[in-house]
Amino acid sequence: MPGIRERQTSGVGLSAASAPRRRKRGELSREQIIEAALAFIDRHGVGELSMRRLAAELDAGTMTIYGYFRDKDELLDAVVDAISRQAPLPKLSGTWREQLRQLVMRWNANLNHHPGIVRLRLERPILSPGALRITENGLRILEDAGFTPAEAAQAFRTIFLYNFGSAVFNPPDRVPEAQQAVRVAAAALPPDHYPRVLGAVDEMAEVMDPAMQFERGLDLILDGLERRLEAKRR
Amino acid sequence: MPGIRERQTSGVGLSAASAPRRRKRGELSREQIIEAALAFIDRHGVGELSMRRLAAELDAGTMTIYGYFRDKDELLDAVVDAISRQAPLPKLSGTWREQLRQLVMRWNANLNHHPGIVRLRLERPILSPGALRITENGLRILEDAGFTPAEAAQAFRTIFLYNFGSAVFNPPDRVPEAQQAVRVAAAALPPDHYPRVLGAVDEMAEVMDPAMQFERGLDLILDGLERRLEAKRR
DNA sequence: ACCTGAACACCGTTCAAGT
DNA sequence: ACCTGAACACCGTTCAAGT
Repeated sequence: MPGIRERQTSGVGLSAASAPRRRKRGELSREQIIEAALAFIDRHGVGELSMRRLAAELDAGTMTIYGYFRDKDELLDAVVDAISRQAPLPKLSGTWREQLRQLVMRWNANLNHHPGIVRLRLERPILSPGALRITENGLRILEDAGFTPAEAAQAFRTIFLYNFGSAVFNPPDRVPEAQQAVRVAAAALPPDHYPRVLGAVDEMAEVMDPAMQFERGLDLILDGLERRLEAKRR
Repeated sequence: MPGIRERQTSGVGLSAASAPRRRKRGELSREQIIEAALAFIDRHGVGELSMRRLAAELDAGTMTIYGYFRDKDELLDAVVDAISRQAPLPKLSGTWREQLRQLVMRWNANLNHHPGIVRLRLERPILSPGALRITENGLRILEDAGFTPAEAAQAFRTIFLYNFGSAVFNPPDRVPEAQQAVRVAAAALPPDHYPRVLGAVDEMAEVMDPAMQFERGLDLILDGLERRLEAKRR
């Protein structure tokens, strides 16, 4: 396991107050801890975060964090919520299709801005007010376009799952490795039984790059919605 | 952390040979270890699996496993590959749409048959021969329908991401909890700013159930493909 | 009140030794 | 050869004590 070998010698201490050696009281807050956790994750990756290391980063005793969060899960929930809240809603304009496209593209870019963080919250549904702002706008666009609330909820959930699936399985870093893995896997295949895979190795590799894939897949889903609207009108 | 409190007292020992106390040599194999890991995961959940516990289950010393797998990652890779290999390919019949539908529905059912296991393999792409059998068939159906190899690869990747997104974020157990979480989150929302969410709480809750959601979302993507084929013909 | 060291019950993995 | 106990460097969290 490679990574940080900087023993908790010095203690980095964010942009916090100038506490002399050991902080006294009220020096910390949930916000400060969340901010430190986000900074740590962006710097070292999500797998390296531990309560002990985070506390050391804050120049505090490990158990101090437990005064602000019940356990590590609660802390991670708060971190993910903070990210959703950070996402600015784009100004939406144009047809329903253009508006939905803008909303989802921005959402996806925001998820990819913190690689790996979405893997923290696979277990429980993501339903913080910050995340639901995006849902609210998605439902509005779809209902205004002519879909019923039930159809809108179903379509938005499909887009949600595609979006989060992309963020989880298509991390924006390490694209070359993923593309190389496709070529290696193809080369190891018994040639007779995989003609289409072997005939489309380059295309499969290209599509491992989220910059190439996400928008095009979204357009496919939007085409499906378009078709349904046309069927409604007819 | 709740879970298994059965100290490594007795050691269960699969359908293995009748080694007396301590096994001598060649008694174990990669296959036996994978089988034991799968059985353990299905029984206790994926979060409870540790090298120490798995070894105890096999009535072996912890380090014995390291004679067969370089580390835990390599073991988990092998477990996920074993599942892909288990998935029987359905006999495909009907139109391209019906065939693709059958293929993907079976694939999704297979993923959901081992809840949580797909979370083990988020990091590296899933490209074992077992998994690529499904890709091969998907590409064949799409190309026979009239799509180019590039279009087929792109469409199949979209379906892949939707499918794995569903398996990761929509686990088939604990549906009632997820639906309850939707209602709780909605109830906590400031009412003025979330009119569409609050007007569609039941619809949003329903769509948290993969049995309701997956097939309908797949149909939406298939509608998108249908629309593109029509545009090609025109 | 607010903070924290020591301790408990775990991890994965290296190493050197057992048979 | 094949297996494994002891040890190392970690975890999250409980508890009882420090100021």
